[in-house]
Amino acid sequence: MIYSSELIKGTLKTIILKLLKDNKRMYGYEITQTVKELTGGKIQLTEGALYPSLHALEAEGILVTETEYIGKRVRKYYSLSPEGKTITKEKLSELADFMNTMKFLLDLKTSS
Amino acid sequence: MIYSSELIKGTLKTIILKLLKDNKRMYGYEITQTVKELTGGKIQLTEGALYPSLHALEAEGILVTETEYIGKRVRKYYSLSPEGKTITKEKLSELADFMNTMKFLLDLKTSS
DNA sequence: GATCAATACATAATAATCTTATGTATCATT
DNA sequence: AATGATACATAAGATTATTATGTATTGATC
Repeated sequence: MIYSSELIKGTLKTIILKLLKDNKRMYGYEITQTVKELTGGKIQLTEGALYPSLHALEAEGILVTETEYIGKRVRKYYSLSPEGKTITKEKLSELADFMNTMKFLLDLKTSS
Repeated sequence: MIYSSELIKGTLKTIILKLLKDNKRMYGYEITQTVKELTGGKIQLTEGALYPSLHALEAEGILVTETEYIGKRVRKYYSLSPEGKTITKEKLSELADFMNTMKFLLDLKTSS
C-alpha cells in the first residue's frame, strides 16, 4: 500500500527537514531512497515533487548546498542552515502537535 | 497556535468523513464549528476550502444531501452514502496507518 | 559491446486544491 | 439600526503535486 499523495503533500517539507536534521547532509536521490526504506515503500517521493521542494527550501535560506562529483556524476548535497535548524524544530514541533490532534479526532467514539 | 494550511490539506476530506461517521448528518457551518471546538481552535476550516470539498464528495457519490429550512434560512445536511461508509473506513484506516508511519519517522534518533 | 536498470539531476505542462475575497441573506443582540 | 453570528456559494489567483520528458553516468547482464 502506498499512501495517497494528498497525505504526503502536507508533510513533505517536514520529512525532508527531519532527515537532514538526523543525517547532516543528504542529496536528493538519497532522500527518496531513505524515505522509501524507512517506510517500507509506503512513502515514495517523486522527483517532480522533491526537487522543486528542495529548490524552494534553498531559496528560502533554510537549506544550503554543496555540489560534488562522484566520478563524472554530479551530486548536490543539502544541509540545514543555522536558520534552517530553528525552522526545523518549529516544523517538527508543529507536526507532532498536529498528529496528536488528529489522533484525538480519529479516536473519538464511533456511532455508526 | 493554528496549524499551517499545508498540514490540513491532506486530511480535510478524512476529517469531514470521520465527523459524518460519528454524527450521522451535519451541515457545513456545523462542521467548521465542531472541528474548531474539538481542536481547541487549532484547526479552523475556511469556507473556501470546505464547501468545494463537500461538493466534490457529493459529486463522487460519497455524500448525500438533504436541504432543510430553519425559518427562512437554508441548511444543507450532508451524510454518508452506503458507498461513502466504505470509503470512510478505508480513508480512516489509511490515515491511522500514515500517522503511525509519520510517528516512526519523527521519533527516529536525532543527532543534532 | 549492447542493452537495461539504477543512479542523479532538472523542468515544463497540466491538474488539483487551497487562500483570499467577494457576494447574498437571515437571525439575534445591543 | 448596526453588528456579529449563522449559512450558503463561487471566482480569481496562488501553491504545489502529478505526469511526462530530458540529459547523462554507472553497473550489471546477455
